[in-house]
Amino acid sequence: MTPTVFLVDDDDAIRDALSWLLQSRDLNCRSFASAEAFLAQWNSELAGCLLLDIRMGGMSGLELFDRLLELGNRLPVIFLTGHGDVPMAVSSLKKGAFDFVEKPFDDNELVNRVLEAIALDSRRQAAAASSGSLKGRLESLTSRERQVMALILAGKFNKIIADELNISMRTVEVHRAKLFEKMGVRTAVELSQLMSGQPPGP
Amino acid sequence: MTPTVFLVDDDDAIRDALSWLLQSRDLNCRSFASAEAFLAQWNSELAGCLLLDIRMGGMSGLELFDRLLELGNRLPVIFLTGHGDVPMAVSSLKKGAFDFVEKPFDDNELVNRVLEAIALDSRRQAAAASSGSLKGRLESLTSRERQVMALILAGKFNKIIADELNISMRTVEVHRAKLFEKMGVRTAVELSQLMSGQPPGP
DNA sequence: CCAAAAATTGTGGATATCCACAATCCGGCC
DNA sequence: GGCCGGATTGTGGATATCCACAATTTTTGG
Repeated sequence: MTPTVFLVDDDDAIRDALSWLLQSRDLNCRSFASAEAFLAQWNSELAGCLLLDIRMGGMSGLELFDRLLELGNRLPVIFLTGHGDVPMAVSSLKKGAFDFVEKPFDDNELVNRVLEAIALDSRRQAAAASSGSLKGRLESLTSRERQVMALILAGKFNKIIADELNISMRTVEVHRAKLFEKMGVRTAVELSQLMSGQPPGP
Repeated sequence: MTPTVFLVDDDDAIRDALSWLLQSRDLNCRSFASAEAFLAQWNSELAGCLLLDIRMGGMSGLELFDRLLELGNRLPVIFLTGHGDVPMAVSSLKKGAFDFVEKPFDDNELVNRVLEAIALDSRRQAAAASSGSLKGRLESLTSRERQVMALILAGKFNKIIADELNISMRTVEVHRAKLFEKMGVRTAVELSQLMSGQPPGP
């Protein structure tokens, strides 16, 4: 999905100016006049980032943020704020907000932060895709294969694994081969690297 | 070293009250009336956390924070602030500050954050000690051993490694054995786990 | 130049891993 | 009951890893 800047602000003038700015920088932009309007369109597959005004009529920016967290939102959130409130800023950052920008803001500064937020979203997307693929493979393993895998990853020899599980070495070999096939690896080191998220190397 | 709360505030009343509070909770506390006084005592081995007032005569809390970062400070820093300033809070958090507490604060709330900061410092200490030990071992490796290690971690067989390095398989075995000895592992999987920071397993 | 470290290689033998081919048993499902 | 997937095991043979014992060559530092 093409990254989009989702802009939520009940001030028409701000919304129009920001839309214009973002589009002049070749960024996709969709704007919403209320938190409720955005929430009605929200889904977990959105890509890009969210520019969110804190103070609005109806549902506030902070309330929307909390609701999105509950729903499992993954868009980076940049808050637009006109009045400082340190505990709220600290608290939101700790909850995972990406940034705070105070009005009035510098155009270039804002666009840079938006670009950074979009780049972060892309990186998270790629990591999630990779993780999902790994997850599917792990789910395909039988109970016995999982046991054998844990012991392999502990660096144990087949003979030791056989002793610990009270089975023959031949059986360990069978599970091991099946496990490697399902995980798409050829050696125990590849499996270890795969499980720890490291690149396979040269 | 015993964890200590380092308190830096030019307001005598605040400093005395905080000292009393922290000591009533069995926390070691050392207070300083100025940023300069703390800086003169600072060293990189301090353990605990730093409670730092933002606004002070002479060097400000923020200036001290930046200076400490330059010096490689590792103490978690909790800022005490009497007046909100969101961009400054956001910026400091992104630079690695641990938290912000606005005056007047709740005693229990403050102590909890101090305890959390001290616990974080302890965890970081343990991780640094472990990392240093690994670093020393890595530094003991010869150039050839390093090359062989990279190829082992890539999951390659000795025969392939020999081909790539234009040496005999016997030589690969020698380097491999020496490498495992220096790194304190018995198998390639153990080495892989060690290098990726994973626990060795059951 | 000399000593030590690093790199390299070989032989023979042992252990570890891998697998084609084959087979049996058990539990769950239709 | 029959079928299927999972678990288990064996045989024989091949490849991979490990290393004691031994030796030579190259590089580095004093």
